Amino acid sequence: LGCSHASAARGVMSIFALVDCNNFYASCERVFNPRLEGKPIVVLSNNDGCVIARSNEAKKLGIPMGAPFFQWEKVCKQHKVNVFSSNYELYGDMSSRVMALLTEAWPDIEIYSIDEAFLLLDGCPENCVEFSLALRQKIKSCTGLPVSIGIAKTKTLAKIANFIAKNQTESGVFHLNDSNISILKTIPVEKIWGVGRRLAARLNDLKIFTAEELKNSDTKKLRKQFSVVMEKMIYELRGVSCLGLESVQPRKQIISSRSFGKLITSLSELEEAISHYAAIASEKLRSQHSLASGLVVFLQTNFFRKQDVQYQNSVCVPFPAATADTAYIIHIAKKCLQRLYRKGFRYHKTGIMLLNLIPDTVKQNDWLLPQSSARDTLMKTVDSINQEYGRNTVFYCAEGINPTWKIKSVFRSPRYTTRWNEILKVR
DNA sequence: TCTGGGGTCCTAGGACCC
DNA sequence: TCTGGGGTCCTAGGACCC
Repeated sequence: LGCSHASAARGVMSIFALVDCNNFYASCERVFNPRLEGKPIVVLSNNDGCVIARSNEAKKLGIPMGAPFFQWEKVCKQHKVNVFSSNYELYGDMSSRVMALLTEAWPDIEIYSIDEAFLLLDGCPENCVEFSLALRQKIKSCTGLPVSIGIAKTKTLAKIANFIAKNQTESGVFHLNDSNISILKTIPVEKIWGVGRRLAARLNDLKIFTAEELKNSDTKKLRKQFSVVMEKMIYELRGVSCLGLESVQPRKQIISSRSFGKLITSLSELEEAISHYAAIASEKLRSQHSLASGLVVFLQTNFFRKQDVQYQNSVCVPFPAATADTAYIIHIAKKCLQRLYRKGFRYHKTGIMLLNLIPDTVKQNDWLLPQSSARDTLMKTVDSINQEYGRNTVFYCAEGINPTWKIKSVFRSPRYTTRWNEILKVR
């Protein structure tokens, strides 16, 4: 199962706490505008498209997460809901403040998302409930943000404990332990961390409806029917920790994309957009000290508009050498876009994905001309790729490339990031 | 008319190699 | 008529998360 983190390996019980900010984006807006206390708030996605955060008051109005805003605009007006466009800089800043307080209070921490962190409370000298109550108080007084804290033996249970803390307690802290574990009866499977719509439906088909029922299911049988992920989940529900704290790793891919506020038909506007996204992506790349080995650019029409002719396509290009050079990345991204562009469509979204990121310690001059007889084959391969995809975008080829592979495989393969020095410059 | 953006992990099955 | 076997690598696609 790979339950290899220290406590599990030693067979020692762990205590996890999940700290989660309540209605994070909505709460951030409220911090800077206290007159919103007790009033309904929603925060909208890019272009004010969807509802991505709701205060409790807004939830009570029945506004669902992810709902298209235009469908709820009337209801919002009617109930004087305070509507905000998203302000990610603000939320990011508030997040860092919360995480700094948490780290200061307890260094054994995994920052799981913008508004959540796991603490591994093993060895906490205090009673962990009291510790959590004090922590919650401190975060509230220092940042103004309300948080809930769930405590349990595993991460999965801590998630459930957090759900209970948020919805069923006054204190905002809940310790799920042996004495109250029967509460799992009241938790439907779709509330479990890792169970989405599809898995929930399949579990229900097997007459498994609650967390308790899943916990009592046969691990071997369900592993066969689902996967190892499901098996771990069951053990986690039983209090056997299979998921430890994870340290911060650099991203394995970086995406920058946006849907446009209006439909776009001209190539020049698209180029402008992709240049911008490419710049954002390469900045992110440099900030984590990585180089990208290649990129994907994609382009699509609005698939909600059934009346429009649809088109979506993407193109992958490996770089001759891993790079974080903004100008170069923009240049390639534009070339890709030109290749994707077809006249006559109304475009809705474009974006760029940087792939197979490697640490920027790799020497970029480690390029060799092939010495072997494979050189001719390589040249032919590259020529055929260039012919197919356009001479300006693909100049290089890696050792071992099979000419029958699609170009995507050339750099999506982790092999070419771990064996980077073997990549050969052929032109 | 208007419908977000950014991530990760797992598996089946094909391709390939010896 | 008979047509190896074991292993690795790789991809597409599915599923999930916030």
